[in-house]
Amino acid sequence: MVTVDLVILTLRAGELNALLVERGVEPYQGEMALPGGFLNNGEEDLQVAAHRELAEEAGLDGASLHLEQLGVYGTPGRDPRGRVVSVAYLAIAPGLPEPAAGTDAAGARWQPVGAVAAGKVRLAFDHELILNDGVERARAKLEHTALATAFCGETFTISELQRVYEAVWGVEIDPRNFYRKVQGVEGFIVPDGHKATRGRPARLFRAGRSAALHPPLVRPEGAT
Amino acid sequence: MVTVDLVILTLRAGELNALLVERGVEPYQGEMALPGGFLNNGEEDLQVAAHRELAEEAGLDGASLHLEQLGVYGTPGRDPRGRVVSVAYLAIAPGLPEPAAGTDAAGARWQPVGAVAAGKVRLAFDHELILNDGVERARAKLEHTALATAFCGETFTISELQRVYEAVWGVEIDPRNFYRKVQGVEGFIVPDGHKATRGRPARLFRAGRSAALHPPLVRPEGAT
DNA sequence: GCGGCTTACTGTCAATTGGACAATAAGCTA
DNA sequence: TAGCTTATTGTCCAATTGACAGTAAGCCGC
Repeated sequence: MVTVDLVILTLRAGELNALLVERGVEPYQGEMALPGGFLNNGEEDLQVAAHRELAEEAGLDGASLHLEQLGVYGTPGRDPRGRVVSVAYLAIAPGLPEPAAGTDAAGARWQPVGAVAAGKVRLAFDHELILNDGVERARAKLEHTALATAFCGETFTISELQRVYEAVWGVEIDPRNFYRKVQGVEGFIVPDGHKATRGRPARLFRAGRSAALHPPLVRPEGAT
Repeated sequence: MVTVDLVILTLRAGELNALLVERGVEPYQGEMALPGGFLNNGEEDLQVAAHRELAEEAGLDGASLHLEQLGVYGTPGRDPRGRVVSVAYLAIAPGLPEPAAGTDAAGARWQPVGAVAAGKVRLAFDHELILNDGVERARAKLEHTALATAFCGETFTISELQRVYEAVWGVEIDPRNFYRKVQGVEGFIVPDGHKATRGRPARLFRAGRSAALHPPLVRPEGAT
């Protein structure tokens, strides 16, 4: 018995959010949980299954967003139905305004991860643990990979990128130093036009060629 | 069908080595593979299973060494016997002189990972991929965690610690700068006596309280 | 069309860090 | 006691970082 569960993170109103669904069946009926489900019988690749759940349960097109394996959770007793091993995936989505409604995925809601961490929202199974692991993974990877760009659209301004770091790390960053540092990292972002906003128009960028950041953007010591 | 496979790394003669076993049964009989095996039927915790395999197949006492989950490998066709999902674990052992013989684990041999990467040693299943993932994980974690101390014994000198970094990263490091930097990281290592060697006696250290390194020891750009 | 508002971007400076390298220390051995 | 070996402490300069000031470029309201 193998399931695939998804930690899907995005930025909404400057806050880090995760996609949660309300369970329609027992066990834990009516409670919030990570989207996910059982492997299709037989020969389904894990990554493919994660993409399928992403589409079915979250209504998201997996092809365009970041998806990586997070880990396996197999503690006996974690699922009252018996021995269930869950493979967790971490997905990063650009800030979509729609509350992920529509298709199959009614009952899917973005929730601030801060509310879950503070105990305001309880999750079924060991999904709280999995969600925390996913958030911590994202925090760590922001330091030395270009993961932050996955939170943004195709193009983005440096301010938008900065808001990603601030939301995920839970810190404030000086915009001027951030600007300098980000542009100093070879292959992180490349210019791509301009954009009108309130105030002076901002330069637009796309994700560059490098997946790894040299030098890394080191997280301040007290970060969440 | 769930198996647990182990990437066990250690330092031998200044080189990064992995523990490999010769398979005694089909498939891939006679070829080298990572130590591992099927989950005990029913209710065995994954981490417990990893410890069990560590003792059975490698003759190593799991309690004392670093063990962390590496990932899941579930591509259809990776095992000719059918659908087998493998949970990989990464273990780090201090440099043991014994070639891991003795008990159950005959046919277990330390092999330089460089020989595997160079194609001189071929591995069964997708174990070459898993081994590479394990080595890359170790390389990354050396930067911002105290993982390097897991390669050393209870106490160690700074030179020994340096040799860990050099072997895993495949670079040369200036001893004087390394000395300074390592001691500047709060809680990384704490003094613990002295040790006579050839040349001037070295100070001994133990692993400190911190698991995370602030500031990190950044890997040079061209590292392996 | 001109202040004032907002956001974007460019500079500057002192303090810290980092890499290259020289010098000294402390044991052992012959 | 000289010489070898490894450990540890310093020094110097270049590069980086963090704190902060100043300028630029749109839009809005009048």
